[in-house]
Amino acid sequence: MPRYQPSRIEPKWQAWWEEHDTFATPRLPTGRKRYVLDMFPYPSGDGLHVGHPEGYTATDIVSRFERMRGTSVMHPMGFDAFGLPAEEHAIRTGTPPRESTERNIATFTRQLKMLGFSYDWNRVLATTDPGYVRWTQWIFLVLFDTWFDPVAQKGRPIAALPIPAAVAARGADAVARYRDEHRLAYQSEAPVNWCPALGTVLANEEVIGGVSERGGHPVVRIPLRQWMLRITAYADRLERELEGLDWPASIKKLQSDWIGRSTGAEVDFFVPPTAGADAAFAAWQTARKQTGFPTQPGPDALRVYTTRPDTLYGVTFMVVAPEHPLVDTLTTPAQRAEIAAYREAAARKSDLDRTDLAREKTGVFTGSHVIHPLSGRPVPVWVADYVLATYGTGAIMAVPAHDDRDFEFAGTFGIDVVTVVEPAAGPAKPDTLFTGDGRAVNSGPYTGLGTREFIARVGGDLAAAGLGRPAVNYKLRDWLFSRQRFWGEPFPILHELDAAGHPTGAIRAVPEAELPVNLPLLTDFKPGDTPDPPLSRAPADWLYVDRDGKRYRRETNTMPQWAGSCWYYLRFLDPGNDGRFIDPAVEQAWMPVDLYIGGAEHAVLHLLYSRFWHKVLYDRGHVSCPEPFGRLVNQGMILGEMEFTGYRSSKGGWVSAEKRQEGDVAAKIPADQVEKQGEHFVLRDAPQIRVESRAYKMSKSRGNVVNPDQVVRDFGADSLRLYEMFMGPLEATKPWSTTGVSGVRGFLDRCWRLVVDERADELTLAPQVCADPPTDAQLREINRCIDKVTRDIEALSFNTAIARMMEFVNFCTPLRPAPVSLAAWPTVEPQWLVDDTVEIPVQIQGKLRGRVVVPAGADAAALEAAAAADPKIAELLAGKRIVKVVAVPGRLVNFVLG
RNA sequence: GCCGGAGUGGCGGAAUGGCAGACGCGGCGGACUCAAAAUCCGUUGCCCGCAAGGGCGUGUGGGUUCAAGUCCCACCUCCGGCACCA
Repeated sequence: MPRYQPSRIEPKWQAWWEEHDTFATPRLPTGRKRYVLDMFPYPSGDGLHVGHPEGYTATDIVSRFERMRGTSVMHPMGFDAFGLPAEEHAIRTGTPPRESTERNIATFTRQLKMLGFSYDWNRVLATTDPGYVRWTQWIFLVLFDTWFDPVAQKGRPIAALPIPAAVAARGADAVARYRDEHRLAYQSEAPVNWCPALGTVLANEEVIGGVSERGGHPVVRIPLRQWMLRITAYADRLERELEGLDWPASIKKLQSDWIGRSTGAEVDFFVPPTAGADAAFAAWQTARKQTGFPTQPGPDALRVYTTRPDTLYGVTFMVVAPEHPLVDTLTTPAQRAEIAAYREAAARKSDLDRTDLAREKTGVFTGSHVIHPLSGRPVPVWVADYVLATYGTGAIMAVPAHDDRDFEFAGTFGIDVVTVVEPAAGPAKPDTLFTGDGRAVNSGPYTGLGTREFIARVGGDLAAAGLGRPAVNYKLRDWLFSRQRFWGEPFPILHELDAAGHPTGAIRAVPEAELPVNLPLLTDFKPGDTPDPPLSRAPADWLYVDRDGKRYRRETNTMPQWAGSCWYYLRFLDPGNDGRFIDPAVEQAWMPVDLYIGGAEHAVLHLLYSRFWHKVLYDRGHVSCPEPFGRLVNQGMILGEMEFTGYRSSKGGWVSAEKRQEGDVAAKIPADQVEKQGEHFVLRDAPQIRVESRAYKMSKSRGNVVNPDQVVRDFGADSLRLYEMFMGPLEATKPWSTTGVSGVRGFLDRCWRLVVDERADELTLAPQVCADPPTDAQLREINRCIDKVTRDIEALSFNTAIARMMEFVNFCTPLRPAPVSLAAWPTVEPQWLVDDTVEIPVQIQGKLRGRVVVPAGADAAALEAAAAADPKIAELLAGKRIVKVVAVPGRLVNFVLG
């Protein structure tokens, strides 16, 4: 075995590790622990992508490094195996999703083992395992059994929910309904995108311009009973507790923006009767002063939310969302037809269309006015879809002078613009937009106040008058948790049926002992004519159950893919436990995750959902820490190889890239036919023609996907791993380069030849390997290398650690190598980190003019003297006036001349 | 539009405010070889110069500093994300 042959070495050791269970982790750590976790993959049919091993190699290095230093390391791997692609494959081919999923998991497992990661494979799990689904369903039941106590700011058992006397008086059914309304898992009618032609419900992203992305069929929004999770109850904690996490600042900000906390006020505008408005308004004001601000507005009030109550005197119209419950009341007979048409059109649009594409503001006047609570003046009410029914109160007071959306709307429909805030710089021009803070004008008793002062003052006044109150709102919505799909976790919920087989509205949880509720065997995965989920076509013996003399139908929605990934990091710690989802002693010993590495695409959803579930489990006493992931790192994307693209016109000639037009054809150009000219690359044979140079995201359609199996075949797994770590910083986006892989392969070859005689037929040590004691220079080199590599691994700076090892091998090549040990991480002997002498650069006027060698500990005065004594420096300084000398020990000397 | 991140040789990249370009790829020259591959050695930011040497240089323009890739201000380009949240 003369040469370095990874195809022989790697499988041998992988088999040895497997046989000896080398990376098995004990149930409980001994001494210092580290939980080092990868974001587990979705096992797609395409197998592993080169992007996967990037993060996995980083965590593997950290895991092995920590083990070598005696740390107890938890480093598991598993599969996020529910999901749409398997189901779509099933619809196309008739193969049951479980079958294709298992095949894909087998491929992923083979590839992961081929790459030599040090996972404890005894802990492997898939979210689709019945033994895992059982506990996902169990956690759902914890959510179902929990309500959020706003006073304690925590989740508590539903049995502890105080029942108002009025509800209790109406009997057991009313109490049950009251509880159901307060659970963290609750049902609600939510609009979905239903595409009759495709026979399926679509996600917002799958609907473009009112038609389906696939096929271009019409999509309608219909209300459907959905399961929701009350994540909004935790919005405040999810935002506040981000602070203590060691996460990239950008990810924290992304989550914080997603949660989108905003503070302001709710204000009621009076909805007057058709006759006698003035008297009714006066009576309303008097009544409000006594009753205060009601929790829910009655039909006599239009409630709005605003962050700028200081602009109340600038209100010139109101806008309510098309779905607002007061629309019918407010619409006058003359406007009825127009409003109805507008609402119908709005219903046809998806959320995405209403926000994304509808740039031009649209709306319809209802014909009615409401009464301004402070000025008593009538204000016209419009319906427009730029106001969202799902945020705030679904209605706004529009202040065109100080809000750009309202300004745009007022411009479109010719509504007055009334300035009530002036910038500090002085009076603004009339009919202009100013959204900053300033000084109030035209605002009755508040005129002259600064924005912040105004907001504080009017908030108190409104509350005292029963016309408003301070309010907090979040962009975060409750989590729509059900899918009309087959390949997901069934809900452990039963719906009570009456004698005629219709749901009574009563629901009950499947008892814990009966979990898991497994998916029924279906043969037909095709969608039907109605938005009923596939499970509604399950055999009757699955679908219907009898309990306590009553008949029930199972819930037929399934959970979304996010469910399984919300808690897998907990199950890894105790994967075989049949009695509980995790043993508390094990949880306390290993949690939280110390290092979590994965793609930034999960910045918001997965990481927010997991934190939410974890906090609920924490509140209910099932886990011991409030946050699951201590340190988070996002690995960057790996792009395809750099490409040069030229353009040809339809007539066939080349077109310079900056002049290209639609219809010109792109052509890939080999690297040896281009050269750099100034800022750009040009064709070598036609330098006036610019070409584009760029690396693209890997994609099948582009044909630039790199297959890890092929790379391992050509270069070996260690070369692949080493290359991915050497490419650049872990967190950076970087292009693939096959010659780069062969470069690190060359490094491994060189390492091999350092110790192995490549000319021998059998494996023998190279002749230069001997037992002579190392020289001081060698000790200095090896200690410095160890020191730098240790510090770089701790900082996840793998590219520089590898560069330092390459330097070490370059140093060693003519010499004998230092012994290599796999047993323990080598320690640094500090005496070898310092030199006897150092070379110090000497500058004159900040420009490098020479170098002097001085003793390592030389102080500033000695440095200056040595520099001045240098013949070349002395010559340059001769006859000059030295104004100042900067001498930094160990760094440099700089002479500043007059 | 808003919010992030990044702009350094032909390419990927390195550099606690202190010698810009470590390390690798690619290129060029050489050794070995009949030859090639592999390997090894040297060289490689740009410009001027026979050389010694000098000048320029981290997206652009300004600033702070003895000293700026690094700090501050303004701008340009690319990448990613969000997008009427009142």
